[in-house]
Amino acid sequence: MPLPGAQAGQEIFCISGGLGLTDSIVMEPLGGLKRTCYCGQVRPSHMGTRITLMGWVQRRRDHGGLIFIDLRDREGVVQLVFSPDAPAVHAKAHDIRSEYVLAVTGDVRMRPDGTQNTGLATGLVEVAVTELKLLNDSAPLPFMLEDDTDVSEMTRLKYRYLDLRRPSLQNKLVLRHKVAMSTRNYLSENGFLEIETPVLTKSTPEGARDFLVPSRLNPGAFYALPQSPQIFKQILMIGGFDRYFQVVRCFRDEDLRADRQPEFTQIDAEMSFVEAEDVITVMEGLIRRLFKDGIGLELKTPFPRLTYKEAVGRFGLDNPDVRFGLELVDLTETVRNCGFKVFDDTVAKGWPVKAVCAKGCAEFSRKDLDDLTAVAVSYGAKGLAWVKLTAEGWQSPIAKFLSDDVKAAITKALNAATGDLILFAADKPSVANTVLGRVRLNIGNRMGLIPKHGFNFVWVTEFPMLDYDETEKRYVAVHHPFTAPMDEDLARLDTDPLTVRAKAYDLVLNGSEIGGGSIRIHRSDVQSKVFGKLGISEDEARLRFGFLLDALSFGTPPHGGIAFGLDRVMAIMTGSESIRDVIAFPKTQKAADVMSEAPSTVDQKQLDEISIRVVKKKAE
RNA sequence: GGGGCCGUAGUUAAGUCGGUUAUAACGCUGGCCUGUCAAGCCAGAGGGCGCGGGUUCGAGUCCCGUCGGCCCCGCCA
Repeated sequence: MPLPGAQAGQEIFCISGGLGLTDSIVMEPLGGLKRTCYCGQVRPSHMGTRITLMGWVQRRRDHGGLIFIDLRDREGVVQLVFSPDAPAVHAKAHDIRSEYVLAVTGDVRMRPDGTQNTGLATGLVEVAVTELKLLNDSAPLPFMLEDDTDVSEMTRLKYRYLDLRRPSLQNKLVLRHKVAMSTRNYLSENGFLEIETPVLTKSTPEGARDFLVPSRLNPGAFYALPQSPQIFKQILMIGGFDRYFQVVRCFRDEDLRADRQPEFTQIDAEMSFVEAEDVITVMEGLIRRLFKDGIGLELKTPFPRLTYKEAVGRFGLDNPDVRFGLELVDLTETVRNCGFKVFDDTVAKGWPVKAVCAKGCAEFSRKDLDDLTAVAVSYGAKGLAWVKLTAEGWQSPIAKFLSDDVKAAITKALNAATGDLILFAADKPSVANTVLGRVRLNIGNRMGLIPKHGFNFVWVTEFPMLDYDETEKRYVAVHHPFTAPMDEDLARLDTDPLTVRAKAYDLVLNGSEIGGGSIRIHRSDVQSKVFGKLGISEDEARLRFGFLLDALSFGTPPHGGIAFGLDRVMAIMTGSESIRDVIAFPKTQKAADVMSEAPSTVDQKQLDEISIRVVKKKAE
């Protein structure tokens, strides 16, 4: 069959046990030849020695006389030189093309003065080739394998094996390996045991949609792929293992984002006989170690902390980006009874009026303000009130509704000055905070307030335990149903459940949540009660979590843990826009693998075996 | 479920108000060339515009549908 990328008129056919491409060049077996070092590792210290390299042709520069070939392997690139003085290898080199696979033996020598390449780690030396074996040829490439490629991501994913040869992607995966190794080393040194948990597990009602796996031996019954090993790691604590960890794949059948894939990797850990502080301390050590071993960076610990209330109050979001200011200010009291109907109505409902003061942004154009309004609306705001503080005073659609006293009070509360832009949100707390939080990020990006380099960690603690789901008309767990309430709030679980804080903590890096965990409920009576609050009946609880409730009744130690999203950590550590760049074989937004073309239909025979019938969706 | 952006040679893009034979760069093929490293110079091949309808004398250009990619809301911790 024609290979991908082959062009009409130059079709290349892949014949089993294939012969050479052309008459003049023949593929050869390895024939016992051994590599002596990686291409990227050749240095002046090798001068005068004869080495053997194996790799791919990055580029050929044929001067008719001299031929230069850049040979690449995973460690880097080195320049090979073919001189007409050695006619046999020189002739072979003439027919070499990009991405041919070569084995070469040659002598390392210093490059002549004036021809050194300082942009290359191997740029002081070159290899004068004495023997060349063509191990394989290559069809013409669908795209150029260069780091600064602007090839569409779809093409890159279709030919992922080529994309993976690019040094930038290779380096990211090498770094990912280092971080995974450091995780294992650090946690092992600290008494954690790596224990595997099942991939075929029981579906649970809470949380994300499960990926289901039909059971052939039990027709009509299904396993679920784990959303996380949560229950199993708790069971391991009950089983007496005390400290557990795993670098583990998790599955959630939800829509994708730049930082979300349907299968992703967690660094998952759990400890017994600990409180939140103990988990946080050990995990700060882990993060320190990962950044030290990974990119040689010494992080300062302990990381700063914010309570959930502070985070949302000051930054609008529970994953605050604390790399810049532009904090939210609560103006509820400042505008109480101010006479502006929108504000008065909001305050009357017990909702907040909040604002951010964007320093020096009074120059924003109509379009800038429209963009910000669109951001606000997309997060549920009805609009976005703004004020430009100009030399002439308030320039604003709402200026006429506010007295000079109120204007002065607002300006003072925000510490605003001429040249500033004020943006308001008046809504229920969740909307007001989210909207201003997102507007804040937008302005931060727009104005270049966010430092490009650096890693800014913050723990967010004291999350609320429960949230009320308006569509389902019931309480839902903010973290998960096994999270313990704070001891001093426990009593309010019956009287005022939304005010109960959980022993939960998230680690936020540069405004991204990279990990989260909690101290778990270790008493079956408390767990039963929480299930009750979540609207899970006793029958349902027994059906879905009976084994956990049973286990909790047999001497469960206090325990808690955390899970980090390895993909997100790696994306931020490597400065990648998307976690797809730190995953060897990622999926598209439709959860497809465009290289292997998964998912796919299967034979009727396979369906029959597992008692599955496919129902075509009716066209509406 | 919803909103936005995007599909034109192998790749990345240009293509005006619908109008002759759809441009360019890189890559590819052939030739020349002994110090290049995005090598250089000369010549050449290569697409009918994601797919399917429609409007029109005439459709990359307009309309409808559909498939796919990216970002986001919902969803998800």
